[in-house]
Amino acid sequence: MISRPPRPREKGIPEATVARLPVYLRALQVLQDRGTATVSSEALAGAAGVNSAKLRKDLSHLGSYGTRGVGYEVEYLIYQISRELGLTQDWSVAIVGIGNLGRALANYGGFGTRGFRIAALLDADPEVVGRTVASLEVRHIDSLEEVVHSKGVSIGVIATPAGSAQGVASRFVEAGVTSILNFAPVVLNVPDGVDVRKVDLSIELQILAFHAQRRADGDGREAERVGLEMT
Amino acid sequence: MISRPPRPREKGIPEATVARLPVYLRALQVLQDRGTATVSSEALAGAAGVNSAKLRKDLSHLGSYGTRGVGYEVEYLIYQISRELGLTQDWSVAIVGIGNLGRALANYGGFGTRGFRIAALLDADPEVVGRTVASLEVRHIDSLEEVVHSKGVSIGVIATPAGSAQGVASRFVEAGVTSILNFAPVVLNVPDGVDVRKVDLSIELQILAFHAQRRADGDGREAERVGLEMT
DNA sequence: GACTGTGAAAATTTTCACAGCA
DNA sequence: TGCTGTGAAAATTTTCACAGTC
Repeated sequence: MISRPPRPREKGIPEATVARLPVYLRALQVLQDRGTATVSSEALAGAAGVNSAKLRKDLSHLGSYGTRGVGYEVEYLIYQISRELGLTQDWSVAIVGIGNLGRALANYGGFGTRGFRIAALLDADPEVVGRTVASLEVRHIDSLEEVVHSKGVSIGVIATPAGSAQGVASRFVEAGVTSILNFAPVVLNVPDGVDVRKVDLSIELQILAFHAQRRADGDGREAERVGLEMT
Repeated sequence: MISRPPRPREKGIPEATVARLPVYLRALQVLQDRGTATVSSEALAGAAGVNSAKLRKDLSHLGSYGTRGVGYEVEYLIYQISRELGLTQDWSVAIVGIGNLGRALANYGGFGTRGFRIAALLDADPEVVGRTVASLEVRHIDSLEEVVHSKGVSIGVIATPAGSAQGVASRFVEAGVTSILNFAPVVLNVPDGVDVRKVDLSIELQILAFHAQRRADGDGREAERVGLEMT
Protein backbone atom coordinates (compact mmCIF):
# COMPACT_ATOMS: atom_id res chain seq x y z
CA MET A 1 0.00 0.00 0.00
CA ILE A 2 2.94 2.28 0.66
CA SER A 3 4.44 2.18 -2.81
CA ARG A 4 1.19 3.39 -4.38
CA PRO A 5 1.05 6.96 -5.67
CA PRO A 6 -1.08 8.86 -3.17
CA ARG A 7 -4.53 9.01 -4.65
CA PRO A 8 -5.93 11.99 -2.80
CA ARG A 9 -9.55 11.05 -2.26
CA GLU A 10 -10.39 7.50 -3.17
CA LYS A 11 -14.05 7.89 -2.57
CA GLY A 12 -17.11 10.01 -2.37
CA ILE A 13 -16.87 12.80 -4.87
CA PRO A 14 -20.36 14.30 -4.76
CA GLU A 15 -22.47 13.63 -7.81
CA ALA A 16 -23.07 17.33 -8.36
CA THR A 17 -19.33 17.85 -8.48
CA VAL A 18 -18.78 15.02 -10.95
CA ALA A 19 -21.32 16.61 -13.27
CA ARG A 20 -19.34 19.84 -13.29
CA LEU A 21 -15.83 18.46 -13.69
CA PRO A 22 -16.24 18.07 -17.46
CA VAL A 23 -17.24 21.72 -17.69
CA TYR A 24 -14.14 22.80 -15.81
CA LEU A 25 -12.05 20.54 -17.97
CA ARG A 26 -13.33 22.14 -21.12
CA ALA A 27 -12.74 25.64 -19.79
CA LEU A 28 -9.21 24.65 -18.82
CA GLN A 29 -8.51 23.29 -22.29
CA VAL A 30 -9.57 26.59 -23.81
CA LEU A 31 -7.20 28.37 -21.45
CA GLN A 32 -4.42 25.99 -22.33
CA ASP A 33 -4.95 26.54 -26.05
CA ARG A 34 -4.56 30.25 -25.36
CA GLY A 35 -1.29 29.57 -23.64
CA THR A 36 -2.46 30.42 -20.13
CA ALA A 37 -0.33 28.62 -17.56
CA THR A 38 -2.07 29.57 -14.35
CA VAL A 39 -5.62 30.50 -13.43
CA SER A 40 -7.41 31.69 -10.31
CA SER A 41 -10.60 30.10 -9.03
CA GLU A 42 -12.35 33.35 -9.84
CA ALA A 43 -11.27 33.33 -13.47
CA LEU A 44 -11.86 29.64 -14.05
CA ALA A 45 -15.25 29.84 -12.39
CA GLY A 46 -16.15 32.68 -14.72
CA ALA A 47 -15.17 30.65 -17.76
CA ALA A 48 -17.17 27.69 -16.50
CA GLY A 49 -20.23 29.68 -15.55
CA VAL A 50 -20.26 28.92 -11.82
CA ASN A 51 -19.26 30.91 -8.77
CA SER A 52 -15.78 30.66 -7.40
CA ALA A 53 -16.69 29.20 -4.01
CA LYS A 54 -18.39 26.30 -5.71
CA LEU A 55 -15.45 25.75 -7.99
CA ARG A 56 -13.01 25.69 -5.09
CA LYS A 57 -15.18 23.35 -3.12
CA ASP A 58 -15.52 21.06 -6.12
CA LEU A 59 -11.78 20.97 -6.74
CA SER A 60 -11.09 20.42 -3.07
CA HIS A 61 -12.80 17.06 -3.41
CA LEU A 62 -10.04 15.95 -5.75
CA GLY A 63 -7.23 17.14 -3.52
CA SER A 64 -5.19 20.28 -2.95
CA TYR A 65 -4.07 21.10 -6.44
CA GLY A 66 -3.95 24.87 -6.13
CA THR A 67 -1.41 27.25 -4.70
CA ARG A 68 -2.59 29.86 -2.22
CA GLY A 69 -1.93 33.35 -3.40
CA VAL A 70 -1.46 32.12 -6.97
CA GLY A 71 -4.15 29.84 -8.34
CA TYR A 72 -4.16 26.57 -10.25
CA GLU A 73 -1.65 25.38 -12.78
CA VAL A 74 -3.71 24.77 -15.91
CA GLU A 75 -1.85 21.77 -17.25
CA TYR A 76 -1.63 20.00 -13.94
CA LEU A 77 -5.30 20.55 -13.19
CA ILE A 78 -6.26 19.25 -16.63
CA TYR A 79 -4.33 16.12 -15.90
CA GLN A 80 -5.86 15.64 -12.47
CA ILE A 81 -9.43 16.15 -13.64
CA SER A 82 -8.89 13.91 -16.65
CA ARG A 83 -7.55 11.20 -14.45
CA GLU A 84 -10.42 11.54 -12.02
CA LEU A 85 -12.93 11.31 -14.84
CA GLY A 86 -11.25 8.26 -16.26
CA LEU A 87 -10.14 9.95 -19.46
CA THR A 88 -6.57 8.75 -19.22
CA GLN A 89 -7.81 5.46 -20.58
CA ASP A 90 -9.77 4.88 -23.76
CA TRP A 91 -13.42 3.99 -23.73
CA SER A 92 -14.92 2.09 -26.62
CA VAL A 93 -18.32 3.36 -27.67
CA ALA A 94 -20.96 1.67 -29.83
CA ILE A 95 -23.79 3.70 -31.34
CA VAL A 96 -27.04 1.95 -32.16
CA GLY A 97 -29.50 3.62 -34.50
CA ILE A 98 -27.86 5.32 -37.43
CA GLY A 99 -30.67 7.65 -38.38
CA ASN A 100 -30.31 11.40 -38.51
CA LEU A 101 -29.25 11.59 -34.91
CA GLY A 102 -26.95 8.59 -34.94
CA ARG A 103 -25.19 9.98 -37.99
CA ALA A 104 -24.84 13.34 -36.30
CA LEU A 105 -23.33 11.65 -33.26
CA ALA A 106 -20.98 9.52 -35.32
CA ASN A 107 -19.72 12.56 -37.17
CA TYR A 108 -19.53 14.74 -34.10
CA GLY A 109 -15.86 15.49 -33.79
CA GLY A 110 -16.13 16.34 -30.11
CA PHE A 111 -16.83 12.68 -29.63
CA GLY A 112 -13.20 12.05 -30.16
CA THR A 113 -12.52 14.21 -27.11
CA ARG A 114 -9.58 12.33 -25.78
CA GLY A 115 -10.78 9.28 -24.00
CA PHE A 116 -13.52 8.04 -26.33
CA ARG A 117 -13.37 6.02 -29.49
CA ILE A 118 -16.30 5.02 -31.64
CA ALA A 119 -15.83 1.31 -32.07
CA ALA A 120 -18.97 0.43 -33.98
CA LEU A 121 -22.17 1.67 -35.58
CA LEU A 122 -25.20 -0.60 -35.59
CA ASP A 123 -28.62 -0.43 -37.17
CA ALA A 124 -31.56 -2.71 -37.88
CA ASP A 125 -32.45 -1.27 -41.28
CA PRO A 126 -30.96 -3.35 -44.16
CA GLU A 127 -31.00 -0.14 -46.14
CA VAL A 128 -28.50 1.40 -43.74
CA VAL A 129 -26.42 -1.66 -42.85
CA GLY A 130 -23.29 -1.82 -44.95
CA ARG A 131 -23.10 1.88 -45.57
CA THR A 132 -20.09 3.83 -44.42
CA VAL A 133 -20.64 6.58 -41.88
CA ALA A 134 -17.79 8.51 -40.34
CA SER A 135 -15.40 6.00 -41.93
CA LEU A 136 -17.06 3.08 -40.21
CA GLU A 137 -19.18 0.46 -41.85
CA VAL A 138 -22.61 0.19 -40.28
CA ARG A 139 -23.19 -3.32 -39.01
CA HIS A 140 -26.38 -5.17 -38.39
CA ILE A 141 -27.84 -4.99 -34.92
CA ASP A 142 -27.72 -8.76 -34.74
CA SER A 143 -23.99 -8.55 -34.28
CA LEU A 144 -24.29 -6.38 -31.17
CA GLU A 145 -23.05 -9.05 -28.78
CA GLU A 146 -20.19 -10.02 -31.04
CA VAL A 147 -19.14 -6.40 -31.51
CA VAL A 148 -19.32 -5.60 -27.81
CA HIS A 149 -16.98 -8.47 -27.04
CA SER A 150 -14.57 -8.17 -29.92
CA LYS A 151 -14.21 -4.40 -29.62
CA GLY A 152 -14.37 -4.22 -25.85
CA VAL A 153 -17.28 -1.79 -25.90
CA SER A 154 -17.95 -0.32 -22.50
CA ILE A 155 -20.34 2.51 -23.35
CA GLY A 156 -23.47 2.01 -25.41
CA VAL A 157 -25.21 4.93 -27.08
CA ILE A 158 -28.85 4.46 -28.03
CA ALA A 159 -30.14 6.67 -30.83
CA THR A 160 -32.99 4.46 -31.99
CA PRO A 161 -36.70 5.25 -32.08
CA ALA A 162 -38.39 5.02 -28.69
CA GLY A 163 -39.91 1.64 -29.43
CA SER A 164 -36.59 -0.12 -29.94
CA ALA A 165 -34.62 1.48 -27.15
CA GLN A 166 -35.49 -0.88 -24.30
CA GLY A 167 -34.65 -3.92 -26.38
CA VAL A 168 -31.28 -2.50 -27.34
CA ALA A 169 -30.58 -1.51 -23.75
CA SER A 170 -31.33 -5.02 -22.53
CA ARG A 171 -29.03 -6.50 -25.12
CA PHE A 172 -26.26 -4.12 -24.14
CA VAL A 173 -26.69 -5.07 -20.51
CA GLU A 174 -26.83 -8.74 -21.34
CA ALA A 175 -23.60 -8.37 -23.25
CA GLY A 176 -21.96 -6.77 -20.25
CA VAL A 177 -22.18 -3.07 -21.05
CA THR A 178 -22.83 -1.15 -17.85
CA SER A 179 -22.80 2.43 -19.14
CA ILE A 180 -25.57 3.61 -21.43
CA LEU A 181 -26.28 6.99 -22.94
CA ASN A 182 -29.88 7.12 -24.08
CA PHE A 183 -31.20 9.59 -26.66
CA ALA A 184 -34.52 7.82 -27.12
CA PRO A 185 -37.45 9.40 -25.33
CA VAL A 186 -38.23 6.52 -22.98
CA VAL A 187 -37.30 5.56 -19.45
CA LEU A 188 -35.03 2.54 -19.67
CA ASN A 189 -35.38 -0.30 -17.27
CA VAL A 190 -32.02 -1.75 -16.30
CA PRO A 191 -30.69 -3.75 -13.37
CA ASP A 192 -28.80 -2.18 -10.48
CA GLY A 193 -25.21 -1.51 -11.30
CA VAL A 194 -25.97 -0.26 -14.79
CA ASP A 195 -25.53 3.45 -15.27
CA VAL A 196 -27.96 5.14 -17.65
CA ARG A 197 -27.86 8.79 -18.58
CA LYS A 198 -30.41 10.33 -20.84
CA VAL A 199 -30.37 13.22 -23.23
CA ASP A 200 -33.79 14.38 -24.16
CA LEU A 201 -34.58 17.28 -26.41
CA SER A 202 -38.23 17.55 -25.64
CA ILE A 203 -37.71 17.51 -21.89
CA GLU A 204 -35.30 20.40 -22.23
CA LEU A 205 -37.75 22.32 -24.36
CA GLN A 206 -40.51 21.74 -21.84
CA ILE A 207 -38.37 23.02 -19.00
CA LEU A 208 -37.61 26.12 -21.04
CA ALA A 209 -41.30 26.57 -21.75
CA PHE A 210 -42.11 26.39 -18.06
CA HIS A 211 -39.74 29.21 -17.25
CA ALA A 212 -40.80 31.24 -20.25
CA GLN A 213 -44.39 30.96 -19.17
CA ARG A 214 -43.53 31.91 -15.63
CA ARG A 215 -41.78 35.00 -16.90
CA ALA A 216 -44.82 35.83 -19.01
CA ASP A 217 -47.17 35.26 -16.06
CA GLY A 218 -45.03 37.53 -13.97
CA ASP A 219 -45.39 40.24 -16.57
CA GLY A 220 -49.11 39.59 -16.48
CA ARG A 221 -49.33 40.10 -12.75
CA GLU A 222 -47.26 43.16 -13.21
CA ALA A 223 -49.89 44.44 -15.60
CA GLU A 224 -52.65 43.58 -13.13
CA ARG A 225 -51.04 45.52 -10.38
CA VAL A 226 -50.93 48.44 -12.72
CA GLY A 227 -54.62 48.04 -13.37
CA LEU A 228 -54.77 46.32 -16.75
CA GLU A 229 -56.94 43.33 -17.44
CA MET A 230 -55.60 40.09 -18.92
CA THR A 231 -57.35 38.14 -21.66
CA MET B 1 -59.50 38.41 -8.10
CA ILE B 2 -62.48 36.39 -6.97
CA SER B 3 -63.78 35.46 -10.39
CA ARG B 4 -60.47 33.82 -11.36
CA PRO B 5 -60.33 30.03 -11.58
CA PRO B 6 -58.30 28.93 -8.55
CA ARG B 7 -54.79 28.36 -9.77
CA PRO B 8 -53.46 26.05 -7.09
CA ARG B 9 -49.97 27.24 -6.56
CA GLU B 10 -49.01 30.38 -8.40
CA LYS B 11 -45.43 30.20 -7.35
CA GLY B 12 -42.45 28.28 -6.23
CA ILE B 13 -42.45 24.89 -7.87
CA PRO B 14 -38.99 23.57 -7.00
CA GLU B 15 -36.60 23.39 -9.91
CA ALA B 16 -35.98 19.69 -9.34
CA THR B 17 -39.69 19.08 -9.66
CA VAL B 18 -39.98 21.10 -12.86
CA ALA B 19 -37.25 18.96 -14.39
CA ARG B 20 -39.26 15.82 -13.70
CA LEU B 21 -42.69 16.98 -14.81
CA PRO B 22 -41.92 16.30 -18.49
CA VAL B 23 -40.95 12.75 -17.58
CA TYR B 24 -44.23 12.19 -15.78
CA LEU B 25 -46.07 13.73 -18.68
CA ARG B 26 -44.51 11.33 -21.12
CA ALA B 27 -45.27 8.33 -18.92
CA LEU B 28 -48.86 9.50 -18.62
CA GLN B 29 -49.20 9.82 -22.37
CA VAL B 30 -48.04 6.25 -22.80
CA LEU B 31 -50.64 5.15 -20.27
CA GLN B 32 -53.30 7.16 -22.04
CA ASP B 33 -52.44 5.60 -25.38
CA ARG B 34 -52.92 2.23 -23.75
CA GLY B 35 -56.35 3.30 -22.61
CA THR B 36 -55.53 3.49 -18.90
CA ALA B 37 -57.86 5.89 -17.15
CA THR B 38 -56.45 5.93 -13.64
CA VAL B 39 -53.02 5.35 -12.16
CA SER B 40 -51.55 5.11 -8.68
CA SER B 41 -48.48 7.04 -7.60
CA GLU B 42 -46.70 3.72 -7.29
CA ALA B 43 -47.44 2.70 -10.89
CA LEU B 44 -46.75 6.09 -12.40
CA ALA B 45 -43.53 6.42 -10.44
CA GLY B 46 -42.45 3.04 -11.78
CA ALA B 47 -43.11 4.12 -15.34
CA ALA B 48 -41.20 7.34 -14.78
CA GLY B 49 -38.27 5.74 -13.01
CA VAL B 50 -38.59 7.53 -9.67
CA ASN B 51 -39.90 6.46 -6.29
CA SER B 52 -43.49 7.05 -5.38
CA ALA B 53 -42.89 9.41 -2.48
CA LYS B 54 -40.99 11.74 -4.75
CA LEU B 55 -43.71 11.58 -7.36
CA ARG B 56 -46.41 12.41 -4.84
CA LYS B 57 -44.40 15.25 -3.40
CA ASP B 58 -43.77 16.61 -6.88
CA LEU B 59 -47.42 16.47 -7.85
CA SER B 60 -48.46 18.01 -4.57
CA HIS B 61 -46.68 21.17 -5.68
CA LEU B 62 -49.19 21.52 -8.50
CA GLY B 63 -52.24 20.95 -6.31
CA SER B 64 -54.35 18.09 -5.08
CA TYR B 65 -55.14 16.29 -8.27
CA GLY B 66 -55.34 12.74 -6.93
CA THR B 67 -58.04 10.82 -5.13
CA ARG B 68 -57.11 9.02 -1.92
CA GLY B 69 -57.66 5.33 -2.15
CA VAL B 70 -57.79 5.52 -5.95
CA GLY B 71 -54.96 7.38 -7.64
CA TYR B 72 -54.73 9.98 -10.36
CA GLU B 73 -56.99 10.36 -13.35
CA VAL B 74 -54.63 10.11 -16.32
CA GLU B 75 -56.31 12.57 -18.63
CA TYR B 76 -56.81 15.19 -15.98
CA LEU B 77 -53.25 14.94 -14.76
CA ILE B 78 -51.94 15.25 -18.31
CA TYR B 79 -53.90 18.43 -18.68
CA GLN B 80 -52.71 19.87 -15.40
CA ILE B 81 -49.05 19.11 -16.02
CA SER B 82 -49.26 20.40 -19.59
CA ARG B 83 -50.77 23.61 -18.37
CA GLU B 84 -48.17 24.00 -15.67
CA LEU B 85 -45.39 23.48 -18.18
CA GLY B 86 -46.90 25.97 -20.56
CA LEU B 87 -47.70 23.44 -23.26
CA THR B 88 -51.24 24.60 -23.73
CA GLN B 89 -49.83 27.38 -25.82
CA ASP B 90 -47.59 27.07 -28.83
CA TRP B 91 -43.93 27.99 -28.69
CA SER B 92 -42.12 29.03 -31.85
CA VAL B 93 -38.66 27.56 -32.15
CA ALA B 94 -35.80 28.60 -34.44
CA ILE B 95 -32.87 26.28 -35.03
CA VAL B 96 -29.51 27.77 -35.98
CA GLY B 97 -26.87 25.54 -37.50
CA ILE B 98 -28.24 23.06 -40.01
CA GLY B 99 -25.39 20.59 -39.98
CA ASN B 100 -25.80 16.95 -39.08
CA LEU B 101 -27.21 17.76 -35.69
CA GLY B 102 -29.45 20.61 -36.78
CA ARG B 103 -30.93 18.39 -39.48
CA ALA B 104 -31.49 15.64 -36.95
CA LEU B 105 -33.25 18.09 -34.67
CA ALA B 106 -35.36 19.53 -37.47
CA ASN B 107 -36.46 16.07 -38.49
CA TYR B 108 -36.98 14.84 -34.96
CA GLY B 109 -40.69 14.17 -34.83
CA GLY B 110 -40.79 14.39 -31.07
CA PHE B 111 -40.07 18.04 -31.54
CA GLY B 112 -43.62 18.47 -32.59
CA THR B 113 -44.63 17.23 -29.14
CA ARG B 114 -47.68 19.37 -28.69
CA GLY B 115 -46.57 22.81 -27.70
CA PHE B 116 -43.63 23.38 -30.03
CA ARG B 117 -43.45 24.43 -33.62
CA ILE B 118 -40.31 24.82 -35.67
CA ALA B 119 -40.67 28.26 -37.17
CA ALA B 120 -37.35 28.60 -38.94
CA LEU B 121 -34.04 27.00 -39.79
CA LEU B 122 -31.00 29.22 -40.16
CA ASP B 123 -27.43 28.67 -41.28
CA ALA B 124 -24.41 30.68 -42.33
CA ASP B 125 -23.21 28.36 -45.08
CA PRO B 126 -24.39 29.52 -48.55
CA GLU B 127 -24.20 25.88 -49.55
CA VAL B 128 -26.94 25.05 -47.08
CA VAL B 129 -29.05 28.21 -47.27
CA GLY B 130 -31.97 27.73 -49.63
CA ARG B 131 -32.15 23.99 -49.22
CA THR B 132 -35.27 22.42 -47.85
CA VAL B 133 -35.00 20.50 -44.60
CA ALA B 134 -38.02 19.03 -42.86
CA SER B 135 -40.20 20.97 -45.31
CA LEU B 136 -38.69 24.27 -44.33
CA GLU B 137 -36.38 26.36 -46.45
CA VAL B 138 -33.13 27.10 -44.68
CA ARG B 139 -32.63 30.84 -44.39
CA HIS B 140 -29.48 32.83 -44.01
CA ILE B 141 -28.37 33.65 -40.51
CA ASP B 142 -28.46 37.33 -41.41
CA SER B 143 -32.22 37.19 -41.27
CA LEU B 144 -32.24 36.00 -37.66
CA GLU B 145 -33.68 39.20 -36.25
CA GLU B 146 -36.29 39.48 -38.97
CA VAL B 147 -37.34 35.84 -38.49
CA VAL B 148 -37.53 36.13 -34.70
CA HIS B 149 -39.89 39.06 -35.00
CA SER B 150 -42.01 37.92 -37.91
CA LYS B 151 -42.45 34.39 -36.61
CA GLY B 152 -42.66 35.26 -32.94
CA VAL B 153 -39.79 32.98 -32.02
CA SER B 154 -39.48 32.54 -28.29
CA ILE B 155 -37.06 29.62 -28.08
CA GLY B 156 -33.73 29.55 -29.89
CA VAL B 157 -31.87 26.31 -30.49
CA ILE B 158 -28.16 26.55 -31.17
CA ALA B 159 -26.64 23.66 -33.09
CA THR B 160 -23.65 25.48 -34.54
CA PRO B 161 -19.96 24.77 -34.04
CA ALA B 162 -18.60 25.96 -30.70
CA GLY B 163 -16.98 29.01 -32.21
CA SER B 164 -20.20 30.51 -33.52
CA ALA B 165 -22.46 29.74 -30.60
CA GLN B 166 -21.84 32.82 -28.47
CA GLY B 167 -22.43 35.14 -31.40
CA VAL B 168 -25.70 33.46 -32.23
CA ALA B 169 -26.76 33.51 -28.59
CA SER B 170 -26.09 37.22 -28.35
CA ARG B 171 -28.11 37.88 -31.45
CA PHE B 172 -30.99 35.84 -30.11
CA VAL B 173 -30.91 37.78 -26.87
CA GLU B 174 -30.63 41.08 -28.68
CA ALA B 175 -33.67 40.12 -30.73
CA GLY B 176 -35.63 39.43 -27.56
CA VAL B 177 -35.38 35.64 -27.27
CA THR B 178 -35.06 34.72 -23.60
CA SER B 179 -35.01 30.91 -23.85
CA ILE B 180 -32.06 29.17 -25.43
CA LEU B 181 -31.24 25.52 -25.85
CA ASN B 182 -27.55 25.12 -26.56
CA PHE B 183 -26.02 22.06 -28.19
CA ALA B 184 -22.64 23.66 -28.80
CA PRO B 185 -19.90 22.69 -26.36
CA VAL B 186 -19.34 26.13 -24.84
CA VAL B 187 -20.59 28.04 -21.85
CA LEU B 188 -22.78 30.83 -23.12
CA ASN B 189 -22.63 34.24 -21.60
CA VAL B 190 -26.05 35.86 -21.40
CA PRO B 191 -27.63 38.58 -19.29
CA ASP B 192 -29.84 37.86 -16.28
CA GLY B 193 -33.34 36.93 -17.22
CA VAL B 194 -32.24 34.77 -20.14
CA ASP B 195 -32.68 31.07 -19.58
CA VAL B 196 -30.07 28.81 -21.15
CA ARG B 197 -30.14 25.05 -21.03
CA LYS B 198 -27.39 22.97 -22.50
CA VAL B 199 -27.23 19.51 -23.97
CA ASP B 200 -23.74 18.19 -24.20
CA LEU B 201 -22.78 14.78 -25.48
CA SER B 202 -19.23 14.78 -24.31
CA ILE B 203 -20.12 15.88 -20.80
CA GLU B 204 -22.53 12.98 -20.53
CA LEU B 205 -19.90 10.57 -21.78
CA GLN B 206 -17.40 11.87 -19.28
CA ILE B 207 -19.82 11.41 -16.41
CA LEU B 208 -20.42 7.85 -17.56
CA ALA B 209 -16.69 7.27 -17.76
CA PHE B 210 -16.24 8.50 -14.21
CA HIS B 211 -18.72 5.98 -12.87
CA ALA B 212 -17.42 3.20 -15.07
CA GLN B 213 -13.94 3.82 -13.76
CA ARG B 214 -15.17 3.89 -10.21
CA ARG B 215 -16.83 0.53 -10.72
CA ALA B 216 -13.63 -0.82 -12.20
CA ASP B 217 -11.57 0.57 -9.31
CA GLY B 218 -13.95 -1.02 -6.89
CA ASP B 219 -13.45 -4.35 -8.59
CA GLY B 220 -9.75 -3.76 -8.32
CA ARG B 221 -9.86 -3.20 -4.62
CA GLU B 222 -12.07 -6.22 -4.40
CA ALA B 223 -9.34 -8.22 -6.11
CA GLU B 224 -6.73 -6.76 -3.76
CA ARG B 225 -8.63 -7.77 -0.70
CA VAL B 226 -8.77 -11.26 -2.12
CA GLY B 227 -5.03 -11.20 -2.58
CA LEU B 228 -4.57 -10.52 -6.29
CA GLU B 229 -2.22 -7.91 -7.60
CA MET B 230 -3.28 -5.21 -10.06
CA THR B 231 -1.24 -4.20 -13.09
C1' DG C 1 -1.50 40.98 -0.53
C1' DA C 2 -3.66 37.46 -2.99
C1' DC C 3 -5.97 33.47 -3.39
C1' DT C 4 -6.87 28.59 -1.84
C1' DG C 5 -9.05 25.25 1.17
C1' DT C 6 -12.62 24.42 4.30
C1' DG C 7 -15.54 24.41 8.49
C1' DA C 8 -20.07 26.05 9.35
C1' DA C 9 -24.54 27.99 7.95
C1' DA C 10 -28.18 28.14 4.65
C1' DA C 11 -30.85 26.31 1.03
C1' DT C 12 -32.59 22.69 -1.55
C1' DT C 13 -33.87 18.00 -2.39
C1' DT C 14 -35.03 13.40 -1.01
C1' DT C 15 -36.95 10.12 1.93
C1' DC C 16 -39.76 8.56 5.72
C1' DA C 17 -43.86 7.48 7.84
C1' DC C 18 -48.37 8.26 8.83
C1' DA C 19 -52.71 11.07 9.29
C1' DG C 20 -56.70 11.63 6.60
C1' DC C 21 -59.96 10.78 3.13
C1' DA C 22 -62.61 8.06 -0.60
C1' DT D 1 -58.86 -0.95 2.99
C1' DG D 2 -55.92 1.58 -0.26
C1' DC D 3 -53.68 5.30 -1.65
C1' DT D 4 -52.89 10.42 -1.50
C1' DG D 5 -50.93 14.50 0.64
C1' DT D 6 -47.64 16.22 3.76
C1' DG D 7 -45.18 17.44 8.02
C1' DA D 8 -40.77 16.19 9.77
C1' DA D 9 -36.20 14.00 9.39
C1' DA D 10 -32.26 13.01 6.60
C1' DA D 11 -29.23 13.81 2.89
C1' DT D 12 -27.22 16.61 -0.42
C1' DT D 13 -25.81 20.89 -2.39
C1' DT D 14 -24.72 25.68 -2.24
C1' DT D 15 -23.01 29.66 -0.14
C1' DC D 16 -20.52 32.26 3.27
C1' DA D 17 -16.62 33.93 5.40
C1' DC D 18 -12.23 33.48 7.03
C1' DA D 19 -7.98 30.98 8.67
C1' DG D 20 -3.96 29.42 6.44
C1' DT D 21 -0.25 29.63 3.14
C1' DC D 22 2.49 31.20 -0.57
